[in-house]
This record gives sequence, C-alpha cells and structure tokens, in this order.
Amino acid sequence: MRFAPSPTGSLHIGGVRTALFNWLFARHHGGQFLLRIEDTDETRYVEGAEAQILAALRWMGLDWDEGPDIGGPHAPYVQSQRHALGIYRGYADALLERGLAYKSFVTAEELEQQKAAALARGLKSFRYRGAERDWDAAQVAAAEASGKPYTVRLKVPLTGTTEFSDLIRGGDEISIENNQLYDIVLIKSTGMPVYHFAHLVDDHLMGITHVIRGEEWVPSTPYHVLLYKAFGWDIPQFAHVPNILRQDGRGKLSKRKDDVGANRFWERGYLPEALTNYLALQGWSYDDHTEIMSRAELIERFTLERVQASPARWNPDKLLDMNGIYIRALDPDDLTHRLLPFLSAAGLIDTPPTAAQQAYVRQLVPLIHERLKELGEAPALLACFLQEIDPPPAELLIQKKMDAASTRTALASALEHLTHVEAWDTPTLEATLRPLAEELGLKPGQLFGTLRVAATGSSVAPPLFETLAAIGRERVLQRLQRALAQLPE
RNA sequence: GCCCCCAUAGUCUAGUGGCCCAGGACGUCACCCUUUCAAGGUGAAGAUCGCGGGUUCGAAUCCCGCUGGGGGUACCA
Repeated sequence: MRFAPSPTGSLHIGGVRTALFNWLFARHHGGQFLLRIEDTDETRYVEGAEAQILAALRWMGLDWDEGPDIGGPHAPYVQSQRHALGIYRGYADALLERGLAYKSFVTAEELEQQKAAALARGLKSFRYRGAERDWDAAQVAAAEASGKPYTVRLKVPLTGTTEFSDLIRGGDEISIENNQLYDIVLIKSTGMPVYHFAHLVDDHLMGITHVIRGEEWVPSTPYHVLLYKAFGWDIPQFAHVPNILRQDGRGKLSKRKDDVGANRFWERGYLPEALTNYLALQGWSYDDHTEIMSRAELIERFTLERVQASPARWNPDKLLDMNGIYIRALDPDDLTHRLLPFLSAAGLIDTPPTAAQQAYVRQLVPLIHERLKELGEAPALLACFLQEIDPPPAELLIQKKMDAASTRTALASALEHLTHVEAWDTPTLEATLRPLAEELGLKPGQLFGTLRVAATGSSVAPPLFETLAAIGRERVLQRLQRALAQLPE
C-alpha cells in the first residue's frame, strides 16, 4: 500500500481520507504502508508543501513504514530524486526498443493547433495518435538529428478494449474501447516522467499490490493497465474511492474554495481521533448502527468490500457533533493539555503557561468540558475567568419582567450577602443565593441571570455557582459593584 | 460534445429477491431535565427506495432505457 501525494499545497481533507483508507487497509491486513512524494510537475511545486503534508499525516496518526523522511529498502521516496538517479529513463528506453512506445516530435504549440483545427473541422474529440508511431528507424534518426525536442509516448492500441476490475465496484469489469484512448506522454520533452509513467514504475519497484486512490483516476486506469501489460508486470488490484463532494453537491471538494486543508482542522480544535472516525465513515460503514469507533476498531473492521461506490457530501455538522463526542470522552487532564495552546494563542495565558495557569485551567475544565465541540471555542468560554471583563450594559443585566430598580435591589442584596458569606465554594454560594431569590420575590432564573451577566459579562456561561466559585470572591464582588454602577438610578 | 462511474429522507448511511408499507446517525422541531448555554432523556416530522419498462409467485435489491449527479477529456497530478 502507498499514499503518494503531490507537493502542490497543503493536504486537503479528501487526500487525508484517501490516505486513511490506504492506511486502514494496510494495517488491517498487516501490510506495509509507504509514503512517496510525486513531484514530477516542476511548475506546480510548492515550497514547504511536503513538510506540511507529512505533518498533517502525523497529526492524524497515520504512520508509514517507508517514506522520504525515514527511508526504506526502496529509497529514495521522492520522484524528482529517483528521476535524478535515472530510474525512469531506463524503463522508457526499454519500451522504445521493443516498439511499444515512440518518440513524438510535435511541440505543445503544434498539438494545440492540431487540436483546434480538428475541432474546427467538426471532429467531436481530439485524440492524439502521432504519425511517428509508424516511423522507421531512419525517420526517427533524421528527426532526432534536427535537434527537435521530443516526448516519449505510449503506443496505445487502435482497436480492441481494455478492461480492469475495481474492488469497490464489486470487482465488476470496467471496460473501454481503445479507440477512445490516445497516445499518452510518458516522458516530457524535459526528460521528466509524467505521473502515469513514474507512479507505475515506482509502484512496481516498490512492490505495491493494491492501489487505493481517488475516483478521478478511473479514466486513466486503462493507460496504466496497458503500461503494465507492455512491461509484462503484474497488475495491482485497483480500488477507486469516491470523491467527497462539496456541501452543496456541486463538484468535489477543493481546498481553495472550501477551507478544508488538513491544517485548518488542527487550528480550529478538531481531535485527530474524531476526524479519523468521521472520515472513515465517508464512504465506508461497518454496519447499520455503529459509528463511534476507536482507531483499533477501525483497523480491525475496515474492508474495501464495505466501501461505497457513490460519492459522499462534505458534512461539517456531523463532524462537529462527532468532535463533541470525542471531547466529552477525554480525560480532564488530557483536555487541559490540549486546551493550553489555544488559550496561549488567544493571549489569555502565557506561552508557555505557568504552573499556576495550568492548575487554574485544569480547575476550569469541568465547567466547559461538555459544552465544547471545537477546542477553539475554549478561549471565548474561559475569557471571563482569565482576564478582566468590561462592565456589562444595563439592558443585559435587567432580566425578564424586571426593571432597573428591581435589578439594583437584587444586585445590591446579593452583593451584601456574598460579602459576608463564610465560605467561597459552590454549596455555600448555592445555599446563600437560592433562598435570597425567594426572599426578593424573584424566580431563580431572574436573580441568577443578573448575577451571571454581572460576573461574566455574558448571558451564556457555565452554571452560576461553580462559575462564581472559580472566579473567586474578590473579583466577583468587584464585578458586582461595577455592574451596579451600570444601572441608572 | 465524447468516454467512464454513480443513484435509499436536507446530509452520511444499513439493506445483495420475501425478516423492509425500509433500520441507525447528523441536522430540524416538540417535550422533559434545568439558573443561561450545552450535555442527557423522550418523542415527532422527513424516503411513492430518481423515473419508466421488464424478469419473478414476490424487487430498494436482478436486467434494459431514460433522467440526474460526479469524474475524465494536458508534455497537471
């Protein structure tokens, strides 16, 4: 098994899913999972993309047995390096010698013109079949002598059909008429191999038995089959996983339009285990009701037979829900550690956090634990504990069926009681404030609502008594006083 | 245009000829719990299994056609 991304940008979520299926399949069967960088397109190369891709896979917990960073028996694992070693050229020459490929002397511009002319003549589609396919040695030599650059093209049969089976489509034969194909380029005029050629040579050399890749590769698989046959090599098992479509169903996901770069999920506070679980369920299922599965369970249960052939739509709501489930299942200490970087980034605590800050956050975690769906929400929820708040406006302080005067009375009375409360903990606060509401002739929600706004600056916060206890007496009293000052006489 | 793939509720899916007048989950709505928000609990709405033919005693499940969606159509991957 292998995953072979191109370093043309950060890995997007569809790529991560393809990598995951490869990884699950390899781990399920006790096979090897290797990583190979396919950088044969110099024009699209993005500096740093490879490092980003590796980082994303590592974050997801998809470990590889061989790869560019760790080496292995088939090193190197970067195609530009393999090209520099001359690995591909030799295989192209072998095909040339046996007359299964040919040198094509048309330039990209000429090709463009031919295509335009063909279309203008009313031809429905243009499939390049070079006249050079039938040249004799003398003609080729003459063309070469002219110094004209050339590409190496595969001599694709003009007639007959090419067939292959796909594990995800129930092993059904997919067949295509060879006259629908064209003579693909194997080696560019720069000498660099094209994907179709390089990946195939590498897959053979690296002993790849199963090719699991995106559905967009189905149309080019016949060329690959033809190439394997030309070489006389064993053809691997193909499994084309359906694409993940955009939420509106218009087209496949794109990292440019859809904000689905793998790094974005880390930034927003998704747990890799939740993303893994969600992604596994995009196109695969275990049974009619099991959804939450650990990494080990996924490995144990994953089979290609249960991968769907139809494309899935990107569903952020479902991912969010699942992330919440995984967060709630976290041990509070664990959650604390995962939250610290987010709080540091928001400037609520130091970078790195002090021991006291860590301890305080650990104390606050139970208050927000089950309210969290993305770790990135934590700074907003914890801000009122970690930094001073602006005095809330009167309209926020005044609760339903109350006015400024009654709110003043309630606040002042609470302030009075809280100043003299003997212990500052949840039970004592509750024992103090609950009777007070009744005494004031208010519903608990009314008094508590006012106090919540006064103490936190927001009408939405964790339960009041725990919140007050965690903020601390001094700060609470201060905030109540300031809130009181917000209310008109 | 041409070629290939796909088709169960808004979404992800279970279902491989009778157990399905279709099960689970997300989302939506209601109620319960409740000091707000979540979480949790209960329940509801939502699918003539894309449409039309056929095969069969019997079809979401098999076959054909249509329609719709996706992908490909590069000296990109």
